[in-house]
Amino acid sequence: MTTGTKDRILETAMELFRRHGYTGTGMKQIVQSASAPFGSLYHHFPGGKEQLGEEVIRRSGAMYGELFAAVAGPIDDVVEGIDVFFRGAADALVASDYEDACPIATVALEVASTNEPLRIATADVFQSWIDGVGAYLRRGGIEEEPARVLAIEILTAMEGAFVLSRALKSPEPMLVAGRNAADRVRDAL
Amino acid sequence: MTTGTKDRILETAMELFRRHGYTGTGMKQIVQSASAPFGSLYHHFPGGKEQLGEEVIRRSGAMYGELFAAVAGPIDDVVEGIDVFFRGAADALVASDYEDACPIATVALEVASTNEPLRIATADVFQSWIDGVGAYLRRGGIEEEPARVLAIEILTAMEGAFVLSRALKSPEPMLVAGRNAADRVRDAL
DNA sequence: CGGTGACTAGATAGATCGCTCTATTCCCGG
DNA sequence: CCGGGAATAGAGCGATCTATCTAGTCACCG
Repeated sequence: MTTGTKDRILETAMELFRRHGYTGTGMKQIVQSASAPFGSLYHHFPGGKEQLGEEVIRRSGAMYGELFAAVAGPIDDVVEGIDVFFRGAADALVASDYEDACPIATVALEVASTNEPLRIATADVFQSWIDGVGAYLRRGGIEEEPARVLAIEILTAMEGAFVLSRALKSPEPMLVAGRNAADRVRDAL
Repeated sequence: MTTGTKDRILETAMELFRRHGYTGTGMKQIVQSASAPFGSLYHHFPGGKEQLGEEVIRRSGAMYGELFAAVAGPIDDVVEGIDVFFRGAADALVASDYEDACPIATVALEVASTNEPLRIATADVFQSWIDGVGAYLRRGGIEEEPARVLAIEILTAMEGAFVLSRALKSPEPMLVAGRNAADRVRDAL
């Protein structure tokens, strides 16, 4: 039961990758921030930075998926559920000075054309999010195919809002995207 | 004379930054791809990588802004103009195997929390795009404030679609985002 | 008690990073 | 022709990158 160090490395790497990106984060920087010995890094991740990156991507994806389920899930009105989730994202952006954004977007763009295993990991995560949001929308009474397409619209709007809100240091894009998304869900009902 | 070395360096850097990001692109890699001598790089860009990055961001922003004006501008029906622009982006993605995407999105996310001068450059570019798209929408008869908000929605949808389409290697997010954007413009008329 | 594998610990290799330096070539007005 | 600034050319600096290596520590089991 000595998974403490590995978990601490993963948590720290998640945070650093989200803020500084994949190529912008060094292995030494990770172990230093995690207060972990360098040797432990390659003991737990013999596949090196790429293995660490892949585990971070998949773990971040699972966590954010669960966050959506926890926030929107209990809200039966799907329009309100989507609206609340976007508002929460906007609040988190402001509260963290625009660092607390999508955990994999930066990495996804960095590796899309340079590292196929990591690109596939990000694709799997996005697909799982599409499935999760789509399932939530079906619970609200939307048919399967419209729900799938609408889920893509919603995630697309949120990812783009992270880009603009972080660059502009303004919550407006996220709030505008949320209104757009909620309207689209309402129209689909 | 002809195409100067400085221009060639800028063009090459634009391409490499777009595909591999800011931290993922080396100075040696740039001069090698540009077939330029290393010394010329620091002659033309005494401010180093940061100055080069800022010039690339602003130049890319201007070029993409002009591209929008060239593609959508001649189309008087703003709904069709927006639709055509998204379809063009989807075609470009497929034709380039998902490399020909937003020229500054990757860099914008990378530097948002790490390099304030570059973050400001990306913010200026996004603001200029909001202004450009907003002006186009006003030409279609939409009032100033709704046009501004709608422009944010459109750009947000497009940026998010670049993220998902590149990761999933599918044009669907871009096509779905385009339909969403066109619908929103139609509703605003 | 001795052994065994998991884990910690960090020095270090080899490559690459951004950048500086000097030397050379080119262009052009005087 | 020549003088001189602009531009080209690339060797090389210190720092840092990812990854490997050996050595030491620890818990647990026969």
